[in-house]
Formats: sequence, C-alpha cells, structure tokens
Amino acid sequence: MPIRLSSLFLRTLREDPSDAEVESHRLLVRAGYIRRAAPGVFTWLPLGLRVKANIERIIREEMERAGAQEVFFPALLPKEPYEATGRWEEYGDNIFRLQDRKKADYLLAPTHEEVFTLLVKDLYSSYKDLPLSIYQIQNKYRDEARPRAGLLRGREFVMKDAYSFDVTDEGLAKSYQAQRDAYERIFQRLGVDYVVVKADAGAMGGSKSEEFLSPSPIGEDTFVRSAGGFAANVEAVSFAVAPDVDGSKNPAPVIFDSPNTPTIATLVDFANQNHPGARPYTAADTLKNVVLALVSPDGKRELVVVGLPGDREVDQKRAEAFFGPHDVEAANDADFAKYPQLVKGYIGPVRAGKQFLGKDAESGIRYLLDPRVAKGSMWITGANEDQKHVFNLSYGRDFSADGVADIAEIRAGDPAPDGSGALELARGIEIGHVFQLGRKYAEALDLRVLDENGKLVTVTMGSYGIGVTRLVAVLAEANRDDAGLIWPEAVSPADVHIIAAGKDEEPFQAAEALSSKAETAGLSVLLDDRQKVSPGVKFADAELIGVPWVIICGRGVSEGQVELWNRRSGERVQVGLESAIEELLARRA
RNA sequence: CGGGAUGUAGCGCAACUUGGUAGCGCACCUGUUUUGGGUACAGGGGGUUGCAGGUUCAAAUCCUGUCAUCCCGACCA
Repeated sequence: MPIRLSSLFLRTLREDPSDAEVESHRLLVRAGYIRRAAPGVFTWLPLGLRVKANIERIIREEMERAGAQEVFFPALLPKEPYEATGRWEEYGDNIFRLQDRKKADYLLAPTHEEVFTLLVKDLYSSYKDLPLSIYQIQNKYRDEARPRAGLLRGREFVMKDAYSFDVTDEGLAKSYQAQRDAYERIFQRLGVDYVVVKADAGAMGGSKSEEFLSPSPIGEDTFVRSAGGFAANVEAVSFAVAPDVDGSKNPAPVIFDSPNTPTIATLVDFANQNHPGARPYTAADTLKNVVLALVSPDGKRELVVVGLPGDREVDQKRAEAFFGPHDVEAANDADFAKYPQLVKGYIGPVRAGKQFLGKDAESGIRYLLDPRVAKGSMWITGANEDQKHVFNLSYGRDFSADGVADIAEIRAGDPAPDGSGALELARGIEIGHVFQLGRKYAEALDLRVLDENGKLVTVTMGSYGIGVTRLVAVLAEANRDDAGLIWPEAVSPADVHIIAAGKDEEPFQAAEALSSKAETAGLSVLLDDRQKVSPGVKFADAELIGVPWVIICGRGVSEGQVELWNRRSGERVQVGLESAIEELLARRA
C-alpha cells in the first residue's frame, strides 16, 4: 500500500525550529522526520523511521555477506562486566547510571564489548568454534556533556556494533579485513562520501584502528591527507625523528641578557635587533619549552616539559592521544610553585652549562623533544634565569632529552610522514570505526578457549561500529538544497512521490492508478492524495520531504500526460501516463 | 566545567525599558473562495507568561532564588 499523505502522521513546518543550527537537523525536523524529545534524544516519525530502516537493512545485508550473525543485547545492563574491565570508573560522568529497587547499579550501555565477550565465554570454549563474528543494531547511551547538532551528537543513538573473536593474530587480521570490506560496501551503497583514515586506538586499547570519516565542514574530527594517499586522523599522525644534521661547526653557546622577552615573538625581535645572525631569525629558530601536567587515571599529577620549534603550538588532542591514558593540562600556578627553578618564559634544557631538564638532570622533570628537533641543530632558548636566553645551543652537544613527544599541531603543507606529499587538513564526521582490540577485553573477562593441543589460549577480538542514526544526519547534510532534502535512492523513505495536483477527479484517479502500477513494479510510493490542498503546498512539501523522484499528475492528465520530476537535477519531463512508470524505472540508478 | 544568550499557544515571535491582567504570523477548526508554486476573506478554539518566593491595590513586566534549553569553548568508544 502507498503511504498516503492524506493520512500520514506528519506535519511539515513552514518555519525553522529555533534550536536547530545545522542544516540536517533543521530539515529533518521541518520535513517531519524527527522530533526532539530531550537534549540529544529524538523521537522518530514514520518518514524518519523508514530512512533509518533502509540504512539498517543495507547494513544487515552486508554484515550477513561478511559472515556476521545478528544478536540483540539489552541496552540496560548490570555494572559488573564494566567493573571487570575498569570502564565503570573510566567512563565517569559519560554514562547513564541507574539503580533498581534493591539499589543494585545498572547502566545504559554506551558500548557493548564486555557483554559480547561474556556471551561468547558462556557459550564457546573451543578453538573449533572460532572464528566468530556477531553484531547487533542497538540504542547506545552516553551522557554527553553537550549534545549538539541534532542527530550528529546525541545522548541516545543507534549503532551497529560488531565483534570478532579469533584464536590467532592472523585470524583477527582476516576478520578485521572482512568488516572493513563490508564497511566500504555499506558506505558505497548508501551513497555517502567517506575517507578511511588511520585512527588512534585510544581508550579502547588495541593495536590497529581505522576510522571512516565523511568529509564535512561541520565535522568534529580533523584529519590529514596527502595527494599520495596518506590519510589519518590528526590524533594518529606520528612523524619520524628528523635525521641528524652536521653540528660540528656550530658556534659555542652563549648566554645573553634578553630583558622583557617572555614570548617567542618578543624573543625573535630581540634576537634580530641585538644579536643578528647570518640570516634573520624566525620563530622556528627558537626552542619553546612547554610545561604540561599529565594527570593519570588515578589522579596522580606529573610535570613534563616538551621542547618544540617556537613556531609550533601544542595540539591538545594530539597530546592527549600521545600521553594517553593520561589527561594533559597546561601547568598551573600550583605546579610552578612546586618547581621554583622553572622561570616562566625563560625555560630551557640547560642552566649554567649543565643539563637542567630531564629525569636524571638537575630539575628531575622529564624532558621530551618534538621530532623535528634534529641532533646537531642549533637553538635559541631559555637559560633558566630570569630575562636571559641562550643562543647556539646545539642538540646532542649541549643538551639531551629523555625522548620524543610528537604532539605539535599539524599544519597544511607539512610533509606526510610516509613521504607521499604535502598534507592537507580537513574536517570529517566519524561514521564508522574499526578496531583490532587484541586481547584486552578477553583477558580482563577471561575469555579463553582450548587450542588443538588442549591448551588454554586467550581469544583476540576486534570491534567494529557504525553510527546508524548519525548516518541519517550525514546523508541529510550532504543531500539537500535550499528547498529541502534530496535522499539517495538507497535510503529514501519512498522510491517515488506521486502528486495529484488540481481539484478535478482525473489527476487523483491517475495518481491512484500510477501508484498501484509503481507498487506492482516493486517501487514504494508516497502518494499525495490530499484533497483541498493547493498544488503549491504539495510541491513545497515534496521538495522538503526529498523523495528523489516525483510524478505530478495535473492538467496534462486529460491528454494522457504526467510530469516526471528529478528532485536532484530539477529536470522535469512530460511523459505519457501509461508509460510513466517504465520511464521512471529506466531513469532510476 | 568556563563564557554568552534565551524561557510567553503546537511552531516562530511581540508586549518587559516606562507594572493595569497577553498579542501577531504559521499551524488547527467552521464557512465561502482558489486549484501548476506555501490562494483570499470572514468567524473560531487553544496560555497557570519555566518554577518558587518577594514588592505592589495590581506583576509576563520590578526584586531574589531556582530549574531548564540553546550557542561557543573544554570534554567526547
């Protein structure tokens, strides 16, 4: 049966909802796909539900093709499994917690690694049972500090999460690849633009991880890519240490009074005015030493100093990824009070000719260097005395470091780490993420099976997610114009939108007839059979709702003509009433 | 959590400065009209003005508190 607009539970809005900032949110609400129920929580109306169901259907088909079996866990779970892996605490305020009448703790699951692992442990105990891939499409809950952008970052959202279980690393690599391939097929079928980028495994632990990002200016993730094919989330880019340079002719270090030069800019000006070198100094000739506080998960605070070229800033996200699981904060006044030797604005690796920064040096503070700092390179940097800087300080000769910290911001034009060209930066929305988790969860929950020698071995796992409801928003965001949505054929709430325009009987009869014919041909139909609604309103609603093909039964019907309208291109052609469905089928992708 | 803004009909807004008991547009209902681009006209229903106190003869309006929502940032498998 067609969906009849005369009785469909739908009310389109002529005005924009005031709380919708991003276009996808605005249009999905205006066109009657979703309604906000609470911050970051949405109700799905019939049209929205159909789009969501179409996405889910494609995912199910491809999961099945990849050999994954569907299961369904509760969203409401007891805390115990999450305590076993430490995530009950780790998640902090980000999970919804609740208690039953006996005061037992529960949570609304933010993700399901634990219970999947436990279920496999319950049922399987032999290598013969593996490999296994299982998945579900489920609501997830996260108490986001700030939900935003409608469906893009909600507190309740639908996710497809799959998990693979293997005995060997090779098996895991294969399972991972199968999911990764499925993801490519899914996103291609959905018609969503995406890039696969190397990702930071982060809090999930594990070794290999890739993200599927849909490029969008409103994306929350920043990634880099090169013409030569390098692509990574900025958090996951790591640069090799710059090769040594010949420092044998470096002049000896010399300390100058440098009054009132607490910033890089003032220091560069001072150097060029008072101690000009062979060429003008730039910020890149200075070594900036940033004091960071690393806060471990159990709350312990440790200072670390990172030296990087003065023209670079620390990228907070890269720093968090690099130092994880520690949180990274700028050192505060209390930290400086504990280390009175640190002179703000004049910090450097060396004091009075002796190594000052470093675990085993005078200060006892760990000292790390940006990978761009090459052995043999010379720097202008702080002398650890108020209003004094040291020039010609040569790395390897005059000072050393405890290691590398690759946490500097990445700039457009920086060379890709694999030598594949200059990097460009772009923003994207994370629509999928694949992880090789390894044995972290299996170990924590003791998921072991007997191998062919009768020995217990720990299972290795992968975890694979797709943001289903987020995809609705991503697709809406990417497929629209000023008048409304324009769905890709694969997800549209209907295959064709048939409009009866006019007050006479004929257009309505023609629309009914075309509707049956379309359904016989296997097409789903949205039929605008509303009486006493002017054509203008019907056209405007059709544009807003965004079914990619529209057939208008109007004046021409008496001459046996209807109009076939391609919503995306705007093209409208007259076709015969009798052949309209054939014409449509021929033109559909 | 820091900064900013806003809470008045289903939605979008006005009235608040200068207190006098709530209005406009859309949507909805009735009638007439119109029917290829959100027709026109007439009539109508719908509100504890976020909540709680206070000031006052009188509070949407002034004061205090509180809650909520949105935006920017922080945070974010």
